[in-house]
Amino acid sequence: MGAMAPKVSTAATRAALLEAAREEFASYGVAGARVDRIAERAGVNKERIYGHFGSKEKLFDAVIAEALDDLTARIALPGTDPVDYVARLTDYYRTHPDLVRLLMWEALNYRGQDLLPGQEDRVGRCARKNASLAGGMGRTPSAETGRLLFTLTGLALFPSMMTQLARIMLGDAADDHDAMREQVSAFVAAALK
Amino acid sequence: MGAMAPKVSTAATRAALLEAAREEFASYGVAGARVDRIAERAGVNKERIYGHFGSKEKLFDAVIAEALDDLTARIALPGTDPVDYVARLTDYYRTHPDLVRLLMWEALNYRGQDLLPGQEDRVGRCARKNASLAGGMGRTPSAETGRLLFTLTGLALFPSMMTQLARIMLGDAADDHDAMREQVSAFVAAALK
DNA sequence: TCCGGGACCAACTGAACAGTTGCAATCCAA
DNA sequence: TTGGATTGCAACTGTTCAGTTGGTCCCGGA
Repeated sequence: MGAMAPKVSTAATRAALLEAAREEFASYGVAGARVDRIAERAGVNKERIYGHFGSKEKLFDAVIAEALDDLTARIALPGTDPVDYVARLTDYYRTHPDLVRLLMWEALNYRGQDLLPGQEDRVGRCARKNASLAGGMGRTPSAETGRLLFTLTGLALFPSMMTQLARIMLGDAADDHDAMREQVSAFVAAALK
Repeated sequence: MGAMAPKVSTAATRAALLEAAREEFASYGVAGARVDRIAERAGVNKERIYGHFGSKEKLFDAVIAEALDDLTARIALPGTDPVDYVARLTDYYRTHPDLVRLLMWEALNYRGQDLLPGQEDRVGRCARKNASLAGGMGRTPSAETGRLLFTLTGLALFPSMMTQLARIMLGDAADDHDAMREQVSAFVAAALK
């Protein structure tokens, strides 16, 4: 029983909603996002959001999941060169400000101490990164290498998270992304020497 | 003409509103915050918010300004020991999660390229920190020392911003704040050697 | 003692919003 | 071809929310 083959347009509608939702959530967050605006941007009726995703919050979760899949698909593991890893990650975040904002909204939204269900895949991904980083440095994965991975992630993410602070601290020099990336890379290289 | 001496309770009402608003905004952000809830928490009529601050957004600005004043009053300048500065800053942020969340909401809220009016004091504060850091290292303030200051700020802030990511990456080891602070300090020390 | 003005508040208002409903069009399996 | 199920939609609903209004109370000055 049941529909084996869904409508052709179903997938397209869903994808259009996800894309429109990504923009809307990145701009305004969960509380500030407007369901009507998402539907309008997607050129789709509002009710379809509830048909496909159930609620505004679940749509947000779907957007986050998709963005994270994209990130892991596009960024290689730390591997043998942590310095290069930070540089690549820095560039990726800088060129994907929507993703950065989504991560921030998410961090603010789910502030609980415990992990949400369905995040096991993220734990696994991070464990793999940790293993890759440790292996590249000729060490075994540990809390210490984990903290290093966390620190490197922070160094790459922070400039894209706090662009306003960068402008306040650096003035027009905040626009010199190359200089920032090089200086951060040099910082990491010196620290790991 | 004009009230020379405002009512005694006026200042108390205002302070109660600011404190209630700080909690509410830290929890829910500007869009998610509820004016009625702030008034209730403060034990004050909602209308007083508009009498004192004019609007929800302006109340948010007042909360931010107060929190930043508090931060600069309590944290000494980088001075001669950048490593110690990062450690102190890390502790301050970790023990003031509301401030960290406010900074994040603010960063997400004002995403414009240009500085908002009335942020000249922040620019001045950062310039002073930059001068202090550069002086402590026997150098003159420059874009390079500014970027270093920015990086150090990031290292201190990031663990308190992304506690959920820390939990995902580190598991229970995320609770070991001392280890994190020490490892970050060592990282900075090695980088600046 | 009376007056003017500011602090304060309960109740109100109009708009915005998340989510729903009832129905038409479409598709696929038999 | 037909029938059951699914996509899609316009209009609707009940609620929630930021901001307002009209009035009372209290204080300090004359």
